[in-house]
Amino acid sequence: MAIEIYNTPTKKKQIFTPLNEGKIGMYVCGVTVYDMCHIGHARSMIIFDVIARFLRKKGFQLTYVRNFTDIDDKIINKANQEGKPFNEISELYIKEFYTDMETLKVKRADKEPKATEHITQIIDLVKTLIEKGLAYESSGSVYFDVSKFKGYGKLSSRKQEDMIAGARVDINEAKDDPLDFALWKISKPGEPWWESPWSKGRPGWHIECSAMSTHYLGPTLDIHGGGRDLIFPHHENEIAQSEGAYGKEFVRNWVHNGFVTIDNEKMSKSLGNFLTIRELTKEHHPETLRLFLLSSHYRSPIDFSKDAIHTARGSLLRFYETLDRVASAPKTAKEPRLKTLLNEFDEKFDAAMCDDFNTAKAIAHIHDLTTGINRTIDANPEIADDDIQSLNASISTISEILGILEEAPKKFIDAHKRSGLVEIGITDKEIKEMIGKRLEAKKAKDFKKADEIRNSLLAKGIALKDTPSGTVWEKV
RNA sequence: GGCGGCAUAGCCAAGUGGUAAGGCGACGGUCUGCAAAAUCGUUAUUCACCGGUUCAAAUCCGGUUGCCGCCUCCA
Repeated sequence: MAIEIYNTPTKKKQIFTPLNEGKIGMYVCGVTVYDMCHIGHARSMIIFDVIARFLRKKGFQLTYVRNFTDIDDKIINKANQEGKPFNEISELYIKEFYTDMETLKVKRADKEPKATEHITQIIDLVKTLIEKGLAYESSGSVYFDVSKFKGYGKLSSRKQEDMIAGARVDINEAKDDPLDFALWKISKPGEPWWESPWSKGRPGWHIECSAMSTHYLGPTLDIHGGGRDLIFPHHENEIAQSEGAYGKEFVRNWVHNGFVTIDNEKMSKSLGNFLTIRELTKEHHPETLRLFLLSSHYRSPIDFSKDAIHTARGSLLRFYETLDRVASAPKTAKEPRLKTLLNEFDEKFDAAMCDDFNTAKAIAHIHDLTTGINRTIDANPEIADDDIQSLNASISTISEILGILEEAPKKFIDAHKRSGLVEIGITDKEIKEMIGKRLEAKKAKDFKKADEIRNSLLAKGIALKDTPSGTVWEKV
């Protein structure tokens, strides 16, 4: 099935065809490493992780490049505040980034270039832009002359006149025009610097992405991604730089993800609702976070709340419980009973992913599959070996693409049960004893006592379930 | 002030021309000592509002209202 992807400048879904058949070059704007990553970063990283996984699964030879901005005003500020060299800050947060990504099961990109390691390419690109008359040097800094690039604004659907009318751009005397942006910044005393033809200085923010993407993927990228907020000015400026320098279409398909809000408010440090990945992964299973973030379409905004995460956890548990039912079903059926269901699922799941990476729809199909399996087992618990194999194949596709359902069902269910027992102030052993006492009461037909025991546990957040194979408990 | 996006049930959320996916919640049935889980059924004659195009509109066009984002660092 053909893959359709929404393209930001055309505002339409279009059939995706890479420049070179079978090969895809994808560049995603990574993070500026000056602080811990938050749930918004998690969303972006997970979405592009899923896109990369899916494209590979579809058989494309993908080269995925995701950069680190490791030199920047914010990094310098932080370094000054803490009295440390800037690279100590950037290195620390790169390390923390990797820790978080590993927890979230976000795979590494093929190339993860850092701006500071590509100063040569950056300087070459700036030189080219000056030679072409698209950039000018002023007081040791170099600026891109926006008026010389006719396509400026095509990504973000803005006209240059409108932007000037906006007049909320800062006034910098070195610039010819407020819309012009820095390619190279002369360094102030005490700031880090690199030698260049213009000054001891450092690259502007936008230039690194143009320089590094071309270095690793060539002048035309099949896919370029990042958060919505990067559309303007960052990506608009990248287009100006790259198309200005190389005269070729820079990006065939722009992909931008929506924001995460918290209880319907934008995340910000001043509001104090800044949720770091580190805090979240302490409390929630990574698959719960992934499922939550993937349960809305990537372009839509998504609101983080206790309720929403609770729902995601419930869904995940439902999936695992069904898988566990299948695993513990007698393998005595002669004929496969899940085949049609699974074939249908495989097709629909693929179709959903091909449709602009519609993970929300894909997850709905997992729910349908779960219902179908439960229904089949309810009617008759026997399962054929063939069914197990087909199901495993479908589940491993889900795992490979979405990065969920990778755990052994029993293990996941048990871990879920045990999580939070400490806070409740009860041990596994104590619960088992209570269950034993209740069983005795039940045998003696003392249902009043049995119910008392069950209710007292429920009050603590432990629910009991009587199953054919005995009583089990779980955390509410 | 400029530009852009969004508005689907109690809540979350798919659906971009062919007659409203999925989840949570709620209610009723099966199962159970009773529950829980699972399952079955019910839960939007209707997609913010007003016009228009069309045989046909949640989907396209125009307008109104509301919310959000970007224009300064930002996933």
